[in-house]
Amino acid sequence: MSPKPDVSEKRKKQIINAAQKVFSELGFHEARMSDIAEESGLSKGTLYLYFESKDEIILNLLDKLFETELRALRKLIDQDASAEDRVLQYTERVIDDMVSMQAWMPIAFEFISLAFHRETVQEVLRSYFQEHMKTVKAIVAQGCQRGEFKDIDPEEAAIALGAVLEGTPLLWVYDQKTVDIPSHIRSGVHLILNGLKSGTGE
Amino acid sequence: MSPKPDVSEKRKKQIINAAQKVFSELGFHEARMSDIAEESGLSKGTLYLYFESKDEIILNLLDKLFETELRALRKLIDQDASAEDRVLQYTERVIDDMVSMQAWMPIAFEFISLAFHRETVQEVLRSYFQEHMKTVKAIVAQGCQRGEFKDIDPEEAAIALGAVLEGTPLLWVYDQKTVDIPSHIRSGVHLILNGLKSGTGE
DNA sequence: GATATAAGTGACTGGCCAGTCAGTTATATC
DNA sequence: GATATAACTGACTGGCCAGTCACTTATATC
Repeated sequence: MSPKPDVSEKRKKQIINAAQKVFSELGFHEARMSDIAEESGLSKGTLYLYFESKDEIILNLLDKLFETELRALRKLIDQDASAEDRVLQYTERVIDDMVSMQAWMPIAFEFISLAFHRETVQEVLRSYFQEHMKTVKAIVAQGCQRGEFKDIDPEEAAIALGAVLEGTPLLWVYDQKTVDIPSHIRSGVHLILNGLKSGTGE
Repeated sequence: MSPKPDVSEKRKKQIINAAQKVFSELGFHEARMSDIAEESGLSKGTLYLYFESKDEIILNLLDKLFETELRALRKLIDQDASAEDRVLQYTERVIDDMVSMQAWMPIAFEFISLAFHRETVQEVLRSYFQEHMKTVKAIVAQGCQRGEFKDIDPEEAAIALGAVLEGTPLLWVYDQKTVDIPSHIRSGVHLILNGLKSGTGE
């Protein structure tokens, strides 16, 4: 029976969106609460009505970032395409994510370096990684069973694929002119898939 | 004819070493100049006799970090082993570096996220990347010429290898229990090498 | 239009810390 | 041991900013 409609969900989104923009432009430390306030069209005091601290905003952003990414990847296991095709589909999903989140890149890497110093952040990254691993391992294991791939530890293959998927954007940070995330992820994954198909298991 | 011997080189090293330890424990923002002073056994004022600012210390550290790594990698091109062997040798060098610099990991990733916001840092990363690329591209190109590898763009192959070499430590940050940097780099590189040798170009 | 209360505000404060500098100590040279 | 000067010190300051709170505004309900 409150005399006003609840706007808290709306405000939270509003603040997180502003924070996303400000953080990716300035980084976490350079970004000021007043910047987020301005960007969101609210006052600094109002930010504190919806979030306890700057840290809480960061953590919320992290959740949102990985939640979006994981949701997109969760619908892949039970198709009955070949293992190779499914790896390629998975790859395209990841590429799509990365392209649409190019603006998030600075934030993503900032989180990674935060992970060394904050248990909570470490946790989020680990569960993200493990969900990836679970998916890819399952696909590779199936490929091995069906004789599509040579007999290799699926975990090793999944880590190699993960390294290409995550390592290519990292190289892009090193040199944005030379590295093109989509095409270089594709060629890297192709090489690994070739490696998985050919020869004998060492 | 100075009445005292010049200790500035010694002091600079002393300070950089202390900074390395402090930064990797606390990260750049949490680390205080007073922490570095204490760790180095000098006073805060003395730090400013040898470095203009905290930033200058960070930049010096960055230089030292990549300089060490690059020096180890510069002696590889003119051997006449097979391209595959040379890639494997190169891989082992990188692994050695990474193992001996495990403690630097947090700093390395902190630099990477700094790169988005500081031109100078970006520069250092780019030249590091390009030196890597030059070496690996040359090896791959030679392998292609000799018919050891299938005909593929050496740049693509070099980026794929770089992605595995840099991406594996990144996954290690995500989940230090699951990922073992040396063995997973090795298996990733093997997969790519297999991919390079087998089949036809696509 | 009176009341109640949710929503919002922004000047202010308390703590922190990079960087300074007036003063101290150490030692080479005579 | 007197002098000169390089090396060093650490209490202090000025600026910055996360977070606060006394106050204002908006609006639902009667």
